[in-house]
Amino acid sequence: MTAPTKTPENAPAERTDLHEPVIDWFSEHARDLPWRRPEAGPWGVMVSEFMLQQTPVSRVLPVYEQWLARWPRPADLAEEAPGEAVRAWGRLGYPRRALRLHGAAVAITERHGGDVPTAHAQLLALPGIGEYTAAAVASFAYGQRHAVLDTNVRRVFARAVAGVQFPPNATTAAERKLARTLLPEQDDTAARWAAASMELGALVCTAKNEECHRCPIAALCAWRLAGKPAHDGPPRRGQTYAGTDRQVRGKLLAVLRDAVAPVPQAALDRVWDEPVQRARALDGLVSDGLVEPLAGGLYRLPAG
DNA sequence: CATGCGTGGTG
DNA sequence: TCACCAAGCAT
Repeated sequence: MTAPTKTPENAPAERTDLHEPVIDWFSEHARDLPWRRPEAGPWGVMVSEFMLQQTPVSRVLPVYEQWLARWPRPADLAEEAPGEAVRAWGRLGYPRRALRLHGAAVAITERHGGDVPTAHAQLLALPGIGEYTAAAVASFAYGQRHAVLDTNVRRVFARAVAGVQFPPNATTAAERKLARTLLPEQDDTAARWAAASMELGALVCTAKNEECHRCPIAALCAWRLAGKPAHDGPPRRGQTYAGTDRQVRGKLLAVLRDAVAPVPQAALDRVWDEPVQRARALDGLVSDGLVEPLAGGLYRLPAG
């Protein structure tokens, strides 16, 4: 019996007490989501992670089902025009994700024989996959041991361990270190822990209206024990939308998504009356590769 | 490291 | 009503 090594900033023993209650809670309360079913496979997990970046589960569900039915393997998506991915993305938002998912499917087909890679570094090298998504796919699809630090997990850790209401705006080195410290030793337990702590943040330890009475670690939660002090420090950056280029881009792209044939400039001009901003938004879509300009002032979703 | 990037539900 | 929120990434 060798006790785990401890450094001064390392975990007190009770931190590992979080694992069992959270994992047991997860076993009881986990949502039955399609990408958690065995038949989803690594590709299903990866598609879901792209769609879930900044988008709620309820809106992802129907698009996910259609996507997997149409493109059951990466190679199926890879041989499509990228514009078809953008069209199928529908109104999920942040349509550059659709382009990146298509690009990732192409890269998987070319570099990995059509199979979603298992190595974190190879996942990270794919377009649209950052630190979080690489860890999530490696953990959820392949059962590997990674710190999976999304906004839910960060909030759970901020409250339960750090004793504050919200995590910092940007992920800090201290958060990463804490997440690694809290990771169970066994691969399968670590993967279970990652999913469980995320689900706890999504269902119980939510940003607003948290439900501590349903929380399996309420008795250990540093934030609750401290009397749930309000967030101090600068307010978290709010998203502005009305009147921004993002809104204009959304309107322009909606026209192109719904069009079967190339669309004349005049049809796009109708979605926004301010010409300078409208032109800037359209230029941005073109430079992002979301829109393809054709001769004669026609526009369409990218063909290739 | 701060910004830009969609969309729709909700209190 | 409208600000806030929802499994981030790239630059």
